[in-house]
Amino acid sequence: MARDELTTERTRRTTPRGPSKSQQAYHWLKERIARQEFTPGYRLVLGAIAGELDMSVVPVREAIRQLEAEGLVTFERNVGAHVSMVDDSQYRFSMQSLSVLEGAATALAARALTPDDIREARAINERMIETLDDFDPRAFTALNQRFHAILFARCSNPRMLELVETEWAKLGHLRDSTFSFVPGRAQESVAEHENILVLLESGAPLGEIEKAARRHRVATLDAYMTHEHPDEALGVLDI
Amino acid sequence: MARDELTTERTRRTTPRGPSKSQQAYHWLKERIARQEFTPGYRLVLGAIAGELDMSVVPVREAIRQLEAEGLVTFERNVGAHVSMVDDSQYRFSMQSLSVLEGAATALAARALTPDDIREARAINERMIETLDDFDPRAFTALNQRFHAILFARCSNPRMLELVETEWAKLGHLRDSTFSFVPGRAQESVAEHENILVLLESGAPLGEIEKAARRHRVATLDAYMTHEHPDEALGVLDI
DNA sequence: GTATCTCACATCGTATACCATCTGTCTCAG
DNA sequence: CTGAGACAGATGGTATACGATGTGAGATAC
Repeated sequence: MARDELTTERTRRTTPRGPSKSQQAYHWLKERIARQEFTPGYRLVLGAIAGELDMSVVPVREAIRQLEAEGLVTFERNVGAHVSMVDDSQYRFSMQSLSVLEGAATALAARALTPDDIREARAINERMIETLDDFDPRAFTALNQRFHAILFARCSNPRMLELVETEWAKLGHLRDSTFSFVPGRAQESVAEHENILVLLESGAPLGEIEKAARRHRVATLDAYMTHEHPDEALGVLDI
Repeated sequence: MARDELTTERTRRTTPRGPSKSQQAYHWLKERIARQEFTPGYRLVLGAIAGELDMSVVPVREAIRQLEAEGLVTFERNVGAHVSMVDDSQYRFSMQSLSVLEGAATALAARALTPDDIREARAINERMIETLDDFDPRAFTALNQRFHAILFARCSNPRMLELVETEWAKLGHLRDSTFSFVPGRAQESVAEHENILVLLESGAPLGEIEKAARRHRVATLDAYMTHEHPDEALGVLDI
């Protein structure tokens, strides 16, 4: 009997087996960084974070190591961790890489898109056009992301999408602010969207589609960078 | 005087300030995985590794978390860490992504390559041709990597190269065995190398160069995959 | 007033200890 | 013989403790 009780104790799950604390800390930090609550340069103090999350520093350290491996956080020995700073040059390199990856991802999705997908994407693009009067960058950007999400959803290569995701995560808050720099860029962008949709609908050669998608991303980069490096070739490979 | 001695004691670095143990463990593990001493599926037991490296498990855990973030290691709660298995489908997706990234990287290096670079690359390629009689996959692969390293060295986008590196690391031991699958593939490969060199020398459009470089990588994939999915489109985007 | 030194404190780095969880083996009922 | 359950050992997960290191404020000499 005492034996049975013991057994019962043993069988019962004392902890409901959620995610490990390391994982909790990882997601918590990543979310904060993505939300810009922790902006680039922000100092991440292990003890403080551990206290906030009600855990010890060990899991927090592990989480920060993971984020470091992803490039979101910089960890300096005996100094501490900071949210990574993205300087202009890194930004350009990442955007150029993104243009290549997103171009390929779009092309790899092209043949799998259904007419419904196209319709949905076009509807979103039209809502983007509506937001152009009385321009709200936040709403515009949200729609923009939905637009591309629809295209990417059919990408036959999930790894390619992971690479895109990781790269965007690195850029952190800059992701959302891309369009605020050059207002005129928004109009251009919706026009390019429509252009891409037409190519997709018409079963254009994958090369054409890849080219258009790549240029679309690079144009964003150009818009952001205009004031800095006006005449440098910012990344349109001549495909 | 006693004061001076104390000061001296204090100033002297008791630990010579090497890399942290976490970093040591990280590099040690990464090296082992790259060398195939830890093959895919190999179980990484924290305690054992800690003992081997003469440290406690905490730094080892951190190292494994970093490797997990890079995709080299899979970590399952309360079960343990394993060197990631790469199945055929993941392999294909990674190789396709690599073809895209390497194509772009080659194109981004094209205009910066000097005649000396081309000469050196060609010399290496000729040594590859020599190894074809009495074929030694190991030597061939080493030369192959040097060949591409020369081209990539001038790539204007370091981030693109990082992405290439990380992706190769994920494939681990498969990196070296690519050519052993289809013997005839080696001849083809050196011919493609020469083709790429000619394009580079002649200042061909970047699109042509990118296309050639991308096809080169995909051909390797085809060679590896032939027996599995003979007629699927394995990744040559129609650029 | 300025530059340098010193010291205290904040923070990181790691080892140790202990609890939770899994896994394989052994037992026993059917 | 078979399968379900229990137990023990192995292993992962986290907290705590303590040593190592960097940083900045204050003191001191010039």
